[in-house]
Amino acid sequence: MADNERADLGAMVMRLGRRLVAMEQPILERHGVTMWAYVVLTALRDGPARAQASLAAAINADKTRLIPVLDDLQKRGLIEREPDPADRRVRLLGLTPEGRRLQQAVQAEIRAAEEVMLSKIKDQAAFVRALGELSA
Amino acid sequence: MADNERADLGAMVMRLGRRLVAMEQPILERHGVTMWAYVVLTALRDGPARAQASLAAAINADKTRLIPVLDDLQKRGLIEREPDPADRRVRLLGLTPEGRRLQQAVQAEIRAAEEVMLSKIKDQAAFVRALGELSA
DNA sequence: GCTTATCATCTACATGCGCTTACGATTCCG
DNA sequence: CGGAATCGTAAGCGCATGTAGATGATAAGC
Repeated sequence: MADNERADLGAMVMRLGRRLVAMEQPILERHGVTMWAYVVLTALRDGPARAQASLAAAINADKTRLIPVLDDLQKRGLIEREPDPADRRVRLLGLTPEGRRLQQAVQAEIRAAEEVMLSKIKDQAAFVRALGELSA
Repeated sequence: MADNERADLGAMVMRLGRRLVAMEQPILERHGVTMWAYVVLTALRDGPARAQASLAAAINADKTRLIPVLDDLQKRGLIEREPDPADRRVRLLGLTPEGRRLQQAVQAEIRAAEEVMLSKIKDQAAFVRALGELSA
């Protein structure tokens, strides 16, 4: 297929996205976390505790939709939620050791599955780097 | 960032997907077509006329959701819909010259915007090829 | 000190979509 | 020939999500 005959990037990216979701879903279920929960744990993995509003913006989530996800993670001891002493309107979120462990376990399995998928192509590192640049 | 510190493929692909949709939306609006309409026109661009059920499967759409999209495209003279003489249960869909023209005009603009986006990376052809292989 | 704004939370509405069921017309199969 | 299946279409249910508005607590600004 000539270059001008390839599919739209959008079409290819959407198909790949669906495939990745299908790949991740069993891993997430095995660990008992939803996709949103995993996204939250991953976002909280690095850096210091952060506010709910800041987290919602970072992961492109509606803040009102985040409330029950955070409630559940907190209840399961995976995150902690504390008022910011500097501004008691704000709740600061951080991972507990258990939350960090779970996030790392899930991510390790996702990585392994990604490696299998990526093994279909050559120059995997270049592809991933380019994907990172385009999605930054 | 080391390899084991990169974001999940899923996260990067979802972000790229949102970016591509945001890029395409104004182009589609300018031409007065919805995303689904454009997907249909593109799917019908090549090959002979095809059945509605076959089209729905090809573009990953619910066949009952496709009815109004096809109704509108037909009404606007962009596709034609005719009973298959070999099996009158089936309606065969094809592009009209006008539909083909519109699809090509939209796709040309999308391609141009994609080129701008891709210009951020090196080895663009390799990236697109790899993306094609992973999403096939 | 009072007004405005922000944070988190709750509730509700609207939209899109996956899925299911049902129907009439038509075809297939035993 | 009759029953089962398919196609396209219509209608509806349920879920997910974006969005808006309201609330109490708290903070900022004049």
